[in-house]
Amino acid sequence: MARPRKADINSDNRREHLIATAARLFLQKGYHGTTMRDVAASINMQPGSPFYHFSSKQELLFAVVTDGLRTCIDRLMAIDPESQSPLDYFRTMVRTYTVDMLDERVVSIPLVVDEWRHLEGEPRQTFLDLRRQHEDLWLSALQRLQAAGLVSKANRLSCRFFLSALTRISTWYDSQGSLTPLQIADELVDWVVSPRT
Amino acid sequence: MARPRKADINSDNRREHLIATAARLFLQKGYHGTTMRDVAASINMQPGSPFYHFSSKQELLFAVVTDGLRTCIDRLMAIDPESQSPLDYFRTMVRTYTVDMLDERVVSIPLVVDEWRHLEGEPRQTFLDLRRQHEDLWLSALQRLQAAGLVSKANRLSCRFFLSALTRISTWYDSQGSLTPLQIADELVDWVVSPRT
DNA sequence: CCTACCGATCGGTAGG
DNA sequence: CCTACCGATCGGTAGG
Repeated sequence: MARPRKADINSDNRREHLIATAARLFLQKGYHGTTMRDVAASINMQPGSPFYHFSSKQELLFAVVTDGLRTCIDRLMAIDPESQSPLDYFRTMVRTYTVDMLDERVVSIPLVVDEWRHLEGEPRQTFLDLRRQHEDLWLSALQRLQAAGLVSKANRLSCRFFLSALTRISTWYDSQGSLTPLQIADELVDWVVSPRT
Repeated sequence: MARPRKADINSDNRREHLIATAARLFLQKGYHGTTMRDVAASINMQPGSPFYHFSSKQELLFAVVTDGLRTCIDRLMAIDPESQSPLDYFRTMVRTYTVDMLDERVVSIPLVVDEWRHLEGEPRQTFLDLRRQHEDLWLSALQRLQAAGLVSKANRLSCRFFLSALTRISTWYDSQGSLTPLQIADELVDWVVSPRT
Protein backbone atom coordinates (compact mmCIF):
# COMPACT_ATOMS: atom_id res chain seq x y z
CA MET A 1 0.00 0.00 0.00
CA ALA A 2 2.53 2.56 1.18
CA ARG A 3 4.71 1.66 -1.75
CA PRO A 4 7.17 4.40 -2.72
CA ARG A 5 6.80 5.48 -6.29
CA LYS A 6 8.92 3.20 -8.41
CA ALA A 7 10.32 3.80 -11.84
CA ASP A 8 6.88 4.10 -13.30
CA ILE A 9 7.96 6.58 -15.93
CA ASN A 10 8.05 5.32 -19.46
CA SER A 11 11.23 3.28 -19.22
CA ASP A 12 12.04 3.93 -22.85
CA ASN A 13 13.29 7.37 -22.08
CA ARG A 14 15.07 6.67 -18.82
CA ARG A 15 18.26 6.86 -20.80
CA GLU A 16 17.35 10.31 -22.05
CA HIS A 17 16.48 11.39 -18.54
CA LEU A 18 19.93 10.32 -17.43
CA ILE A 19 21.55 12.32 -20.21
CA ALA A 20 19.51 15.41 -19.43
CA THR A 21 20.15 15.34 -15.70
CA ALA A 22 23.83 14.52 -16.13
CA ALA A 23 24.12 17.50 -18.45
CA ARG A 24 22.72 19.77 -15.77
CA LEU A 25 24.96 18.37 -13.06
CA PHE A 26 28.15 18.36 -15.15
CA LEU A 27 27.37 21.94 -15.98
CA GLN A 28 27.00 22.95 -12.34
CA LYS A 29 29.82 21.02 -10.78
CA GLY A 30 32.00 19.78 -13.60
CA TYR A 31 32.56 16.21 -14.73
CA HIS A 32 34.83 15.15 -11.91
CA GLY A 33 32.83 17.11 -9.40
CA THR A 34 29.74 15.08 -10.20
CA THR A 35 29.32 11.51 -9.00
CA MET A 36 27.27 8.81 -10.63
CA ARG A 37 25.38 8.72 -7.35
CA ASP A 38 24.45 12.37 -7.83
CA VAL A 39 23.15 11.59 -11.27
CA ALA A 40 21.19 8.58 -10.06
CA ALA A 41 19.70 10.36 -7.07
CA SER A 42 18.53 13.31 -9.14
CA ILE A 43 16.08 11.08 -10.97
CA ASN A 44 15.28 8.77 -8.06
CA MET A 45 17.48 5.92 -9.16
CA GLN A 46 19.62 3.70 -6.97
CA PRO A 47 23.40 4.27 -6.95
CA GLY A 48 24.24 1.39 -9.27
CA SER A 49 21.43 1.77 -11.74
CA PRO A 50 22.91 4.26 -14.21
CA PHE A 51 25.39 1.54 -15.11
CA TYR A 52 22.54 -0.45 -16.57
CA HIS A 53 22.25 2.27 -19.24
CA PHE A 54 25.88 3.37 -19.53
CA SER A 55 28.75 1.01 -18.95
CA SER A 56 30.93 3.77 -17.52
CA LYS A 57 30.89 7.38 -16.45
CA GLN A 58 32.90 8.33 -19.52
CA GLU A 59 30.29 6.79 -21.74
CA LEU A 60 27.66 8.92 -20.08
CA LEU A 61 29.79 12.01 -20.65
CA PHE A 62 30.20 11.03 -24.28
CA ALA A 63 26.45 10.68 -24.69
CA VAL A 64 25.81 14.03 -23.04
CA VAL A 65 28.36 15.87 -25.09
CA THR A 66 27.62 14.41 -28.52
CA ASP A 67 23.90 14.55 -27.92
CA GLY A 68 24.09 18.23 -27.11
CA LEU A 69 26.36 19.11 -29.99
CA ARG A 70 24.34 17.12 -32.51
CA THR A 71 21.14 18.87 -31.44
CA CYS A 72 22.89 22.17 -31.77
CA ILE A 73 24.21 21.42 -35.25
CA ASP A 74 20.80 20.19 -36.39
CA ARG A 75 19.12 23.36 -35.27
CA LEU A 76 21.69 25.56 -36.94
CA MET A 77 21.52 23.57 -40.16
CA ALA A 78 17.77 24.05 -40.26
CA ILE A 79 18.37 27.73 -40.87
CA ASP A 80 18.34 28.51 -44.57
CA PRO A 81 21.14 30.82 -45.71
CA GLU A 82 19.68 31.38 -49.17
CA SER A 83 16.35 32.87 -48.23
CA GLN A 84 17.79 35.80 -46.31
CA SER A 85 20.60 38.34 -46.31
CA PRO A 86 24.00 37.36 -44.87
CA LEU A 87 23.36 39.63 -41.91
CA ASP A 88 19.94 38.15 -41.21
CA TYR A 89 21.30 34.65 -41.58
CA PHE A 90 24.08 35.36 -39.12
CA ARG A 91 21.73 37.05 -36.71
CA THR A 92 19.33 34.12 -36.79
CA MET A 93 22.15 31.71 -36.07
CA VAL A 94 23.44 33.73 -33.14
CA ARG A 95 19.94 34.08 -31.75
CA THR A 96 19.23 30.38 -32.09
CA TYR A 97 22.45 29.38 -30.44
CA THR A 98 22.14 31.88 -27.61
CA VAL A 99 18.58 31.02 -26.77
CA ASP A 100 19.27 27.28 -26.97
CA MET A 101 22.27 27.73 -24.74
CA LEU A 102 20.64 29.88 -22.07
CA ASP A 103 17.30 28.16 -22.01
CA GLU A 104 16.79 24.89 -20.23
CA ARG A 105 16.09 23.00 -23.39
CA VAL A 106 19.60 22.47 -24.65
CA VAL A 107 21.51 22.79 -21.43
CA SER A 108 24.41 20.71 -22.59
CA ILE A 109 25.80 23.27 -25.00
CA PRO A 110 27.94 25.09 -22.47
CA LEU A 111 29.58 21.94 -21.24
CA VAL A 112 30.10 20.69 -24.72
CA VAL A 113 32.51 23.58 -24.82
CA ASP A 114 34.62 22.50 -21.88
CA GLU A 115 34.05 19.03 -20.49
CA TRP A 116 34.78 17.08 -23.66
CA ARG A 117 38.44 17.19 -22.78
CA HIS A 118 37.85 14.43 -20.25
CA LEU A 119 37.08 12.09 -23.12
CA GLU A 120 39.78 9.80 -24.40
CA GLY A 121 40.51 7.70 -27.44
CA GLU A 122 37.85 7.14 -30.05
CA PRO A 123 35.01 8.98 -28.29
CA ARG A 124 37.24 12.01 -28.14
CA GLN A 125 37.93 11.87 -31.86
CA THR A 126 34.27 11.37 -32.68
CA PHE A 127 33.48 14.45 -30.68
CA LEU A 128 36.21 16.49 -32.34
CA ASP A 129 34.79 15.61 -35.77
CA LEU A 130 31.40 16.89 -34.72
CA ARG A 131 33.00 19.98 -33.34
CA ARG A 132 34.68 20.68 -36.62
CA GLN A 133 31.33 20.42 -38.38
CA HIS A 134 29.92 22.95 -35.98
CA GLU A 135 32.79 25.35 -36.47
CA ASP A 136 32.43 25.07 -40.25
CA LEU A 137 28.84 26.22 -40.04
CA TRP A 138 29.93 29.40 -38.33
CA LEU A 139 32.88 29.91 -40.61
CA SER A 140 30.65 29.83 -43.66
CA ALA A 141 28.26 32.29 -42.05
CA LEU A 142 31.18 34.62 -41.38
CA GLN A 143 32.36 34.23 -44.96
CA ARG A 144 28.98 35.34 -46.21
CA LEU A 145 29.26 38.39 -43.99
CA GLN A 146 32.67 39.07 -45.38
CA ALA A 147 31.48 38.75 -48.96
CA ALA A 148 28.85 41.33 -48.12
CA GLY A 149 31.54 43.59 -46.70
CA LEU A 150 30.23 43.42 -43.15
CA VAL A 151 33.32 41.96 -41.50
CA SER A 152 36.90 42.36 -42.54
CA LYS A 153 38.11 38.84 -41.75
CA ALA A 154 36.58 35.38 -41.97
CA ASN A 155 39.14 32.69 -41.28
CA ARG A 156 39.63 29.96 -38.69
CA LEU A 157 41.25 32.38 -36.31
CA SER A 158 38.57 35.06 -36.37
CA CYS A 159 35.97 32.29 -36.19
CA ARG A 160 37.54 31.10 -32.94
CA PHE A 161 37.58 34.60 -31.52
CA PHE A 162 33.92 34.95 -32.33
CA LEU A 163 32.92 31.52 -31.03
CA SER A 164 34.70 32.22 -27.76
CA ALA A 165 32.65 35.35 -27.23
CA LEU A 166 29.51 33.41 -28.10
CA THR A 167 30.04 30.26 -26.07
CA ARG A 168 31.18 32.00 -22.94
CA ILE A 169 27.99 33.97 -22.63
CA SER A 170 26.70 31.06 -20.58
CA THR A 171 29.41 31.55 -17.96
CA TRP A 172 28.39 35.09 -17.06
CA TYR A 173 24.74 35.19 -18.07
CA ASP A 174 22.48 36.07 -15.18
CA SER A 175 18.88 35.05 -15.67
CA GLN A 176 17.95 37.65 -13.05
CA GLY A 177 19.81 40.35 -14.95
CA SER A 178 18.37 43.03 -17.15
CA LEU A 179 19.36 41.52 -20.50
CA THR A 180 17.39 38.79 -22.22
CA PRO A 181 19.15 36.10 -24.26
CA LEU A 182 17.79 37.69 -27.41
CA GLN A 183 19.13 41.10 -26.49
CA ILE A 184 22.53 39.66 -25.74
CA ALA A 185 22.53 37.87 -29.08
CA ASP A 186 21.76 41.07 -30.92
CA GLU A 187 24.43 42.98 -29.03
CA LEU A 188 26.97 40.36 -30.01
CA VAL A 189 25.97 40.62 -33.66
CA ASP A 190 26.36 44.40 -33.51
CA TRP A 191 29.71 44.02 -31.86
CA VAL A 192 31.06 41.63 -34.47
CA VAL A 193 29.72 43.40 -37.50
CA SER A 194 31.87 46.43 -38.17
CA PRO A 195 30.03 49.68 -37.74
CA ARG A 196 29.70 51.36 -41.15
CA THR A 197 29.89 54.90 -39.91
CA MET B 1 75.18 6.33 0.59
CA ALA B 2 72.42 5.44 -1.80
CA ARG B 3 70.23 8.03 -0.20
CA PRO B 4 67.45 9.29 -2.45
CA ARG B 5 67.53 13.03 -2.91
CA LYS B 6 65.54 14.60 -0.14
CA ALA B 7 63.82 17.94 -0.01
CA ASP B 8 67.10 19.73 -0.21
CA ILE B 9 65.66 22.65 -2.16
CA ASN B 10 65.47 25.95 -0.37
CA SER B 11 62.51 25.22 1.86
CA ASP B 12 61.44 28.86 1.81
CA ASN B 13 59.92 28.51 -1.61
CA ARG B 14 58.41 25.06 -1.27
CA ARG B 15 55.10 26.81 -0.94
CA GLU B 16 55.63 28.58 -4.22
CA HIS B 17 56.64 25.33 -5.85
CA LEU B 18 53.36 23.83 -4.71
CA ILE B 19 51.40 26.72 -6.16
CA ALA B 20 53.22 26.54 -9.47
CA THR B 21 52.85 22.81 -9.89
CA ALA B 22 49.24 22.82 -8.74
CA ALA B 23 48.52 25.50 -11.33
CA ARG B 24 49.90 23.28 -14.06
CA LEU B 25 47.96 20.22 -12.89
CA PHE B 26 44.67 22.04 -12.32
CA LEU B 27 45.06 23.41 -15.81
CA GLN B 28 45.59 19.99 -17.35
CA LYS B 29 43.07 17.95 -15.44
CA GLY B 30 40.83 20.40 -13.66
CA TYR B 31 40.51 20.98 -9.93
CA HIS B 32 38.52 17.86 -9.11
CA GLY B 33 40.52 15.80 -11.57
CA THR B 34 43.72 16.56 -9.68
CA THR B 35 44.53 14.93 -6.36
CA MET B 36 46.68 16.33 -3.64
CA ARG B 37 48.79 13.22 -4.16
CA ASP B 38 49.36 14.28 -7.77
CA VAL B 39 50.48 17.67 -6.60
CA ALA B 40 52.78 16.22 -3.95
CA ALA B 41 54.31 13.62 -6.26
CA SER B 42 55.08 16.16 -8.96
CA ILE B 43 57.59 17.85 -6.69
CA ASN B 44 58.77 14.72 -4.89
CA MET B 45 56.76 15.26 -1.76
CA GLN B 46 54.98 12.63 0.29
CA PRO B 47 51.18 12.39 0.02
CA GLY B 48 50.41 14.19 3.25
CA SER B 49 53.03 16.91 3.02
CA PRO B 50 51.18 19.58 1.05
CA PHE B 51 48.87 19.89 4.04
CA TYR B 52 51.76 21.28 5.98
CA HIS B 53 51.65 24.31 3.67
CA PHE B 54 47.93 24.47 2.92
CA SER B 55 45.31 23.35 5.37
CA SER B 56 43.00 22.14 2.62
CA LYS B 57 42.81 21.58 -1.10
CA GLN B 58 40.51 24.58 -1.47
CA GLU B 59 43.10 26.78 0.19
CA LEU B 60 45.64 25.66 -2.36
CA LEU B 61 43.21 26.47 -5.16
CA PHE B 62 42.64 29.88 -3.67
CA ALA B 63 46.37 30.53 -3.53
CA VAL B 64 46.83 29.42 -7.12
CA VAL B 65 44.00 31.49 -8.44
CA THR B 66 44.62 34.74 -6.59
CA ASP B 67 48.35 34.45 -7.08
CA GLY B 68 47.89 34.16 -10.82
CA LEU B 69 45.38 36.94 -11.11
CA ARG B 70 47.37 39.32 -8.94
CA THR B 71 50.47 38.77 -11.01
CA CYS B 72 48.44 39.38 -14.11
CA ILE B 73 46.95 42.62 -12.81
CA ASP B 74 50.36 43.84 -11.66
CA ARG B 75 51.86 43.29 -15.08
CA LEU B 76 49.00 45.05 -16.84
CA MET B 77 49.10 47.98 -14.44
CA ALA B 78 52.79 48.42 -15.17
CA ILE B 79 51.85 49.49 -18.68
CA ASP B 80 51.56 53.24 -18.94
CA PRO B 81 48.52 54.44 -20.87
CA GLU B 82 49.67 58.04 -21.05
CA SER B 83 52.92 57.58 -22.88
CA GLN B 84 51.39 55.97 -25.95
CA SER B 85 48.39 56.07 -28.25
CA PRO B 86 45.19 54.26 -27.23
CA LEU B 87 45.84 51.66 -29.92
CA ASP B 88 49.41 51.07 -28.82
CA TYR B 89 48.34 50.86 -25.21
CA PHE B 90 45.68 48.32 -26.05
CA ARG B 91 48.05 46.32 -28.21
CA THR B 92 50.67 46.22 -25.49
CA MET B 93 48.09 44.97 -23.01
CA VAL B 94 46.86 42.22 -25.31
CA ARG B 95 50.41 41.17 -26.11
CA THR B 96 51.40 41.07 -22.47
CA TYR B 97 48.39 39.06 -21.47
CA THR B 98 48.68 36.62 -24.35
CA VAL B 99 52.36 35.96 -23.89
CA ASP B 100 51.97 35.61 -20.11
CA MET B 101 49.09 33.23 -20.64
CA LEU B 102 50.73 31.00 -23.22
CA ASP B 103 54.17 30.97 -21.70
CA GLU B 104 55.02 28.83 -18.75
CA ARG B 105 55.71 31.76 -16.51
CA VAL B 106 52.18 32.71 -15.63
CA VAL B 107 50.46 29.41 -16.28
CA SER B 108 47.67 30.03 -13.86
CA ILE B 109 45.91 32.65 -15.94
CA PRO B 110 43.80 30.22 -17.93
CA LEU B 111 42.51 28.41 -14.91
CA VAL B 112 41.85 31.64 -13.11
CA VAL B 113 39.21 31.94 -15.77
CA ASP B 114 37.41 28.71 -14.97
CA GLU B 115 38.38 26.93 -11.78
CA TRP B 116 37.59 29.75 -9.37
CA ARG B 117 33.99 28.59 -9.31
CA HIS B 118 35.01 25.75 -6.99
CA LEU B 119 35.78 28.35 -4.35
CA GLU B 120 33.20 29.09 -1.70
CA GLY B 121 32.46 31.74 0.85
CA GLU B 122 34.97 34.45 1.57
CA PRO B 123 37.76 33.20 -0.70
CA ARG B 124 35.28 33.29 -3.57
CA GLN B 125 34.36 36.90 -2.85
CA THR B 126 37.97 37.92 -2.51
CA PHE B 127 38.64 36.42 -5.89
CA LEU B 128 35.63 38.13 -7.47
CA ASP B 129 36.87 41.49 -6.23
CA LEU B 130 40.21 40.91 -7.88
CA ARG B 131 38.47 39.83 -11.03
CA ARG B 132 36.51 43.03 -11.13
CA GLN B 133 39.74 45.00 -10.86
CA HIS B 134 41.10 43.09 -13.79
CA GLU B 135 38.01 43.67 -15.90
CA ASP B 136 38.12 47.38 -15.13
CA LEU B 137 41.61 47.62 -16.54
CA TRP B 138 40.40 46.25 -19.86
CA LEU B 139 37.27 48.34 -19.83
CA SER B 140 39.28 51.51 -19.48
CA ALA B 141 41.56 50.45 -22.32
CA LEU B 142 38.51 49.88 -24.50
CA GLN B 143 37.12 53.26 -23.53
CA ARG B 144 40.31 54.91 -24.70
CA LEU B 145 39.94 53.10 -28.00
CA GLN B 146 36.39 54.30 -28.25
CA ALA B 147 37.35 57.89 -27.50
CA ALA B 148 39.81 57.60 -30.37
CA GLY B 149 37.05 56.29 -32.60
CA LEU B 150 38.62 52.87 -33.01
CA VAL B 151 35.79 50.80 -31.58
CA SER B 152 32.12 51.59 -31.57
CA LYS B 153 31.26 50.26 -28.12
CA ALA B 154 33.03 50.12 -24.79
CA ASN B 155 30.74 48.90 -22.04
CA ARG B 156 30.67 45.92 -19.68
CA LEU B 157 29.04 43.76 -22.28
CA SER B 158 31.47 44.37 -25.09
CA CYS B 159 34.28 44.04 -22.58
CA ARG B 160 33.06 40.55 -21.75
CA PHE B 161 32.85 39.61 -25.39
CA PHE B 162 36.39 40.74 -25.89
CA LEU B 163 37.75 39.09 -22.74
CA SER B 164 36.16 35.81 -23.76
CA ALA B 165 37.98 35.86 -27.07
CA LEU B 166 41.20 36.74 -25.26
CA THR B 167 41.07 34.27 -22.39
CA ARG B 168 40.01 31.30 -24.45
CA ILE B 169 43.05 31.50 -26.67
CA SER B 170 44.72 29.19 -24.18
CA THR B 171 42.16 26.46 -24.83
CA TRP B 172 42.95 26.14 -28.51
CA TYR B 173 46.50 27.42 -28.73
CA ASP B 174 48.88 24.86 -30.16
CA SER B 175 52.51 25.50 -29.34
CA GLN B 176 53.41 23.33 -32.33
CA GLY B 177 51.20 25.41 -34.60
CA SER B 178 52.27 28.06 -37.06
CA LEU B 179 51.17 31.09 -35.04
CA THR B 180 53.23 32.58 -32.25
CA PRO B 181 51.55 34.10 -29.19
CA LEU B 182 52.56 37.53 -30.42
CA GLN B 183 51.00 36.97 -33.83
CA ILE B 184 47.78 35.77 -32.26
CA ALA B 185 47.70 38.83 -30.03
CA ASP B 186 48.08 41.14 -32.99
CA GLU B 187 45.41 39.32 -34.96
CA LEU B 188 43.03 39.74 -32.05
CA VAL B 189 43.74 43.45 -31.88
CA ASP B 190 43.07 43.78 -35.59
CA TRP B 191 39.87 41.82 -35.22
CA VAL B 192 38.55 43.98 -32.40
CA VAL B 193 39.52 47.31 -33.81
CA SER B 194 37.11 48.22 -36.55
CA PRO B 195 38.70 48.42 -39.93
CA ARG B 196 38.61 52.02 -41.08
CA THR B 197 38.24 51.31 -44.76
C1' DC C 1 16.45 -1.47 -12.59
C1' DC C 2 17.28 -2.72 -7.20
C1' DT C 3 20.19 -4.88 -3.40
C1' DA C 4 24.34 -5.46 -1.55
C1' DC C 5 28.84 -5.09 -1.96
C1' DC C 6 34.11 -4.60 -3.24
C1' DG C 7 38.51 -2.53 -4.13
C1' DA C 8 40.67 1.58 -4.81
C1' DT C 9 41.33 6.17 -3.98
C1' DC C 10 41.05 10.45 -1.76
C1' DG C 11 41.18 14.47 1.57
C1' DG C 12 42.92 14.98 5.66
C1' DT C 13 45.30 13.98 10.42
C1' DA C 14 48.42 12.41 14.41
C1' DG C 15 52.72 12.27 15.99
C1' DG C 16 57.03 12.95 15.43
C1' DC D 1 58.18 17.68 5.96
C1' DC D 2 57.85 12.14 6.46
C1' DT D 3 55.40 7.87 8.25
C1' DA D 4 51.48 5.62 8.89
C1' DC D 5 46.94 5.74 8.95
C1' DC D 6 41.57 6.64 9.07
C1' DG D 7 36.93 7.41 7.46
C1' DA D 8 34.38 8.46 3.66
C1' DT D 9 33.39 8.21 -0.92
C1' DC D 10 33.48 6.64 -5.48
C1' DG D 11 33.25 3.91 -9.93
C1' DG D 12 31.80 -0.23 -10.93
C1' DT D 13 29.91 -5.25 -10.48
C1' DA D 14 27.26 -9.69 -9.31
C1' DG D 15 23.11 -11.64 -9.08
C1' DG D 16 18.70 -11.37 -9.35
